[in-house]
Amino acid sequence: MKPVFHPDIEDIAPADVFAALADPIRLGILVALSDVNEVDKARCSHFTAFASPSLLSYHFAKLREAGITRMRVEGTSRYLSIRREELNRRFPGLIDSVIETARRDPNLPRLGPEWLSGSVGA
Amino acid sequence: MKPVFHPDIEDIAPADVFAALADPIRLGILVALSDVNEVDKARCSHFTAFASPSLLSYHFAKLREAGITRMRVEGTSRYLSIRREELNRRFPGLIDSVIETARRDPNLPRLGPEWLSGSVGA
DNA sequence: TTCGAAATTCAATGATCGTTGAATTAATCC
DNA sequence: GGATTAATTCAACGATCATTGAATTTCGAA
Repeated sequence: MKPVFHPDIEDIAPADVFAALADPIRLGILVALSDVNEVDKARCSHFTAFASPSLLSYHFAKLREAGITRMRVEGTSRYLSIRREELNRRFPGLIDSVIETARRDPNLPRLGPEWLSGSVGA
Repeated sequence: MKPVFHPDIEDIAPADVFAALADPIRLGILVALSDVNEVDKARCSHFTAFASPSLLSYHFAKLREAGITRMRVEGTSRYLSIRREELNRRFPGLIDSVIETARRDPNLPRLGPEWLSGSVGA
């Protein structure tokens, strides 16, 4: 109901982005989000394997307040996505090399294979 | 005299790198270092405009312990440089887009024009 | 061998961080 | 209406952070 606050991308400094990326759980979320580019496939509760609900809320807020993710409210659910176009306009090329770097880290939390196969919302 | 400790680049996780980048002073140092690729032009004391000596030491250590910079000891001086080759091997493309992103931030501390013109060690 | 410069170390501070668990809000379904 | 589900908020905790200033180490030069 209450629409979530999203900062103007112009108000984000590089150091803010890097601070938001300085956590394995958040990097795991970012990588998982980059795997579902069909918009609005990723609901918050899909990440329960990563951490407790309250801790997930905390990390979601960090990513959102750093301008990295967008959150769309629909009923009791929230759908997450990466703010790709805006990020690429403000920090050209950065988010892609960040994702590529994180994707290669074997120690990040990951979602199961049903995630990549796209059979989540099915 | 005592050679400074540098972590093996393989022991660095992406989140460690991003944590080290999550500070304007350290980003300013990184950008300045990327401007002098003639090796060993950058001495610690060149950055006194950024912060007090003791705070600089703290930030230099953060960058070094995250595998981003190398420190060569010579007499009472220390020379800093970016570990470009190793970083590019471990995180291909990352450091360049980070530097490019930081370089565009008008709010980072900067060195004077004599820095870019290469007339520092002259 | 003393002096001075370069840089680090140490102790202390207030702020923020990641995490926990319990309480709360909000929308849906019977 | 009441129960359920999705997610957030809040208070608390110990850990780490950025910063300060004073003391210390290390080397080169006079």
